[in-house]
Amino acid sequence: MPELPEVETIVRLLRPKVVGRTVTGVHVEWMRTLGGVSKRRFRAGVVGAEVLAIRRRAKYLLFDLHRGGRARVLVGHLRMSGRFHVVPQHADPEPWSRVRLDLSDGYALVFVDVRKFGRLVLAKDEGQVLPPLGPEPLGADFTEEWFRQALGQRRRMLKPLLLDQSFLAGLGNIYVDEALFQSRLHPRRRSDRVPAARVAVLHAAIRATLADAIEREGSSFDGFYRTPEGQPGRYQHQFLVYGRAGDPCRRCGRKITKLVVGQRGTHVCTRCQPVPR
DNA sequence: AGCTACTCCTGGTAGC
DNA sequence: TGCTACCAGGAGTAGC
Repeated sequence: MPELPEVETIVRLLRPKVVGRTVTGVHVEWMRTLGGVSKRRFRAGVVGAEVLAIRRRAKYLLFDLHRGGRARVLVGHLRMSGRFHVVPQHADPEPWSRVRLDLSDGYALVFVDVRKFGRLVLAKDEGQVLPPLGPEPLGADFTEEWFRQALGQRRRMLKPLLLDQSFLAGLGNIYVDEALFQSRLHPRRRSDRVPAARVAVLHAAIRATLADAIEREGSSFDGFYRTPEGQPGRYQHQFLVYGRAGDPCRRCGRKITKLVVGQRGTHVCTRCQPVPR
């Protein structure tokens, strides 16, 4: 599923195809994708606007728009199955297309989303749309010291806490499982019971995992995530635990176990990540 | 505060 | 073979 590395990859690859173009028309095929904004308001805010920049915050894509001295932002979230494609306007329609923006260079930016959970919301500024978000794990705010204190102030299981976007923004199911395995921490371990030395390992593992995954353009394994080029990512070949239930642990050889933690499918090596208490 | 359950969706697949 | 039932999951929300 698209997490921080996938969204970052998409943003980087969209920029040269979209920034500097003007939106010449819109087609909305699934209203709920607009997140409560009416088709009329969406069209009025977007058509004629130039895309000045594309940014990422957590798992959100932010398209900065500008028209007639007025700034707007399109806030996109891919959720489970969203994708952005850039295709010639007269190409065959994309299957599962939900919203299409025609661009001034003859191409179209298409928001494709099989499961319809994704959103593309128009707002005056992103503060109106974005929920409270924790620090960026690859940013300067995410220091080891902040992390140690923040974990100590909570008494939650590590996995649900790391998935909580208001605590730390950008991790999802895959990269949490990978980072916890690398740190030899069980996902059910209580956040305030992780020794400082192990917090340092987890902090480094989170950053290294995300950076490595960005370098490999994210993870693809079920046909959902593709880059705007239509290419799969390559980080799935690096998975140590995710999706490897029944396969041998690459560290110790024991079979990887799948369990449910906080309603999420979770992959662990029970020897490398001993169950707490 | 933190947990669980439910909702939104559909394609893929396990099971019969 | 063909059908049905269930599952995956990010995040918002409600209830305990």
